[in-house]
Amino acid sequence: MSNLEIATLFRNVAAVLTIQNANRFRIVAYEKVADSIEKLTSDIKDLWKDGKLREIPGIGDTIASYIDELFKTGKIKHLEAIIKSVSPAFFIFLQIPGIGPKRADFLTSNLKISNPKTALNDLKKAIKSGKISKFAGWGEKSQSELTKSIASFERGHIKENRMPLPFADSIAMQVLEYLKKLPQVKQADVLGSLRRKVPTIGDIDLAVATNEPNVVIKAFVDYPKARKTVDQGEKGATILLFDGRQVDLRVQTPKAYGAMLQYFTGSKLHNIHLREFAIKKGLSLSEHGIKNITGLKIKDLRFKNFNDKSKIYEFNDEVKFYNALGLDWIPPELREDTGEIEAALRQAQGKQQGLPKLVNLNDIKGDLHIHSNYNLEPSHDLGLSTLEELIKQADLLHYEYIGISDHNPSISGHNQLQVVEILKKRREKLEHIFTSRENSVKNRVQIFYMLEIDIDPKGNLAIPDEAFAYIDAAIVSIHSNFKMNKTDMTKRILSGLRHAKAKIFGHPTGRLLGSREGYEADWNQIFDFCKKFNRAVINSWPERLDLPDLLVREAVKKGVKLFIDTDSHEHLQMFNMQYGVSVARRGWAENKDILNTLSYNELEKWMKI
DNA sequence: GCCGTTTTCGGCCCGACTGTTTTCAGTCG
Repeated sequence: MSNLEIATLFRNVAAVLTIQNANRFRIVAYEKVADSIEKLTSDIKDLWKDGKLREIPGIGDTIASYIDELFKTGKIKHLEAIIKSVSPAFFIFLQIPGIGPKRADFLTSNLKISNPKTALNDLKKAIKSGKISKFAGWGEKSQSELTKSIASFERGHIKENRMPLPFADSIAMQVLEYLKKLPQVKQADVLGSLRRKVPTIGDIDLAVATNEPNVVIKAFVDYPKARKTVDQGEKGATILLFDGRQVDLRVQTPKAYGAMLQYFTGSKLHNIHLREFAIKKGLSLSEHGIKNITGLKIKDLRFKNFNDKSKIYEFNDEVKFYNALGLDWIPPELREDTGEIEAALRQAQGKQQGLPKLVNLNDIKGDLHIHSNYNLEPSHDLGLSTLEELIKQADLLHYEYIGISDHNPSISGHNQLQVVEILKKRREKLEHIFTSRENSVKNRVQIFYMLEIDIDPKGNLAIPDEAFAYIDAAIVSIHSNFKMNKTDMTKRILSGLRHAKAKIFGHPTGRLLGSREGYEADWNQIFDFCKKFNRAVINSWPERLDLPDLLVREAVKKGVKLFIDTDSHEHLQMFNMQYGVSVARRGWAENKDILNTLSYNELEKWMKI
């Protein structure tokens, strides 16, 4: 079972428990664990194999034992019984927007609908025949809303339709630009998962600081690319764009905007944890500010004048909001409830193991995974840009160096001698171009002559030993036979990394967001090897963002060094560095963990270790 | 069912929006 399937199972259990009037905190526990599993960036089965289930927030003894049972026997007896206690149609209705557990139960029982295959049609018939209008609480509006929701569900709109981060980024920027043109908008920001730089985004969340919310909300629902208004109130609105993407807007006054930023950035689990943390101090948090619910003097916090019980204390910026709770400000990328609140507390108290000093885009001094258009008859796609274009772009980005890492010449088309000859020629040609550049001050970018080399299924590299004389270092990657078992794949990778010049493991898990799961490998072993022999990993191609953030965090914990490289095949793609940096930040990486924050001289030394 | 700067027991986030409500329940994020 996949992460999503397991999350759905727990969510369904929570729904059934809801109609059975179970302890509501038990229900919430199932919902929380579903959220938590859904958002994992590695396969829960791998975590189970590694004995790491209990590290997932929301998994305690009971649920860990359920998951153990699931992977050992294929099912969870106790939960299956719960699921079977309701009509199968119940779970169909649950997926309709606007229908929760109570209404789904009401409809299945009162209309006696049980067959999941015909459930939607049965429901539609019941509306048409006027059966539903006889029930108390089901007025005209409810019925017409239900009809619309069923239709939208049938068109597939309910389905999770997550988009890659850069894609969501560009949509959000357009809407923001539109809103910022309004004179009533004092400040406008992208929040939610987009601000936390989650690799795939569901809805786009925006917030605006304004003293005239009505004008802003009206303008928002009138956005030219909006197809329909889903929700609209005094505090915000939700629209659906023509491409089916949902955009949420929340408005707040400028003087209370800090609390809104905090609230709307999430994550949900971070916010719940933060509010629980606050409530133990007698404080209640919301998007409007902080309330002192007891009215007692708060002693151990930086802001001590919180005594008025009837007042909501407002914060114009987010830093003050966190500080008021006795915490240091937490960077959005860390807000996933994986220990960041505790770290912020330790830091505020001047203790060890505070928040990491996260790597910034400005700290990056070069990009080593770039494909040029030099044709060495490669096994995979050629780059589109010339060396000159790449250097110019690197200079624009204020880089000190770039690595030209074309794919190796294809094995099938060449014998070993030819491969050596091709690489020798490439080195000469690139060196010639590099040294004969216009001698202007601008052209100060240095070059590493590299290669991206396939690791074949047996673990061999795709160029002969003699050919390594013509490269400074290599990125080695998997481009074929992704479906090997974990043991063999791990051996293959380690074998590929064994060559002294194989310094970087490229797009390490092989995942393609939304289309291909990564291959299985023993990351403990790989990281240990990398640590011991000075090898490094990472990639920021938007559809890969690979290593995933959870693995980045493990690598960082183990002291493994990382590169953030773009795998650009065209000079403009070098801008994608920001997305790689965001993954590294979500993995708690600091400058010391990232090798391309080193200067050219330092990195050149590292290459030779 | 989870979890721990006060705790292994006894707590558990908070508000917006909607419909059909005269005060609230259900759903959502």
